[in-house]
Amino acid sequence: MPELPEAETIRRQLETEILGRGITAVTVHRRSQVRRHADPQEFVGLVTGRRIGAVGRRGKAVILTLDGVTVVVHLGMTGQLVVTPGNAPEDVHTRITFELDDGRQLRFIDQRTFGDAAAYAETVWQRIPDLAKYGPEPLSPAFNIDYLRRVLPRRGTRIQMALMDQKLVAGIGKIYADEITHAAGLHPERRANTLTETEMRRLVRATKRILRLAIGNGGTSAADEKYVDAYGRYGGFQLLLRTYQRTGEPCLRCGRPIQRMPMDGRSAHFCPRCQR
DNA sequence: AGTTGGACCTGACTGC
DNA sequence: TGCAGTCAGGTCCAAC
Repeated sequence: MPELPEAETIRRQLETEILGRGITAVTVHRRSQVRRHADPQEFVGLVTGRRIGAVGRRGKAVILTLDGVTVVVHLGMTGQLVVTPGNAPEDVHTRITFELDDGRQLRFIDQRTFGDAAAYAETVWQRIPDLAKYGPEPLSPAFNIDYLRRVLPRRGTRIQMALMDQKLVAGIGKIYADEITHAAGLHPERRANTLTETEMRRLVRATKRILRLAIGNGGTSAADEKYVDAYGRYGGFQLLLRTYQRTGEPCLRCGRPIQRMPMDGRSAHFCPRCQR
């Protein structure tokens, strides 16, 4: 499932591959995936004929800045953004096709259809409702201990849930919430407002370290959710996971079996010894 | 304002 | 072999 490291990997690759290219035609194969537009043709009209001036990212969203228009792509659970030759066989889950002026295509593929794309006649991110609601980027200086000192006391929720709250910090989902709490030595059920100064510091450091490491390894392609990058290739961070989907396997720090616990209809993986 | 739980969606897997 | 049930999780929305 694409989270910040997967979105960032895709962003970097798209920047290399399609920056400066013109979009000559757009086809929406499934209207529900441009659901912020009442009519899919509005999306098509806003995007067609424009040039890709920048490829950005905010949280888990990949952002194409065109001349005068911003395209925000949420990958959801199974979303992919893949650059292909124009004549490459089409995946049955292809939802939107962008034809480029060099004959290639940018394809938005999404098996489970939780993802979506939206186009706005606006290039200032702060004015785009989709993006304005996000908390700070975890890898930016704004995500620091002073920030946590300010926001965590108001949060009685579990730290695992707080990490996944996009309004608190942008870009973290299940995989990295599991990995970050383990790296920080924090039990996933710890209430956010009970963290000590030392623990907040550990959390900031663990967050940045894990996300950087995951980006460096091209993101995570888990056993069931096969994330692929803009070239259709798997990531490599699944080989370095320490808790996520490792139930019963030994903690790589202390050897105790990793446990899985239900949490808000989902599950959290953690080491009962290393995480308090 | 913060928190919780349900709904959405599809394919793989499990158990009878 | 067939099929119903369960699980996976990002995001939105309603309700408290």
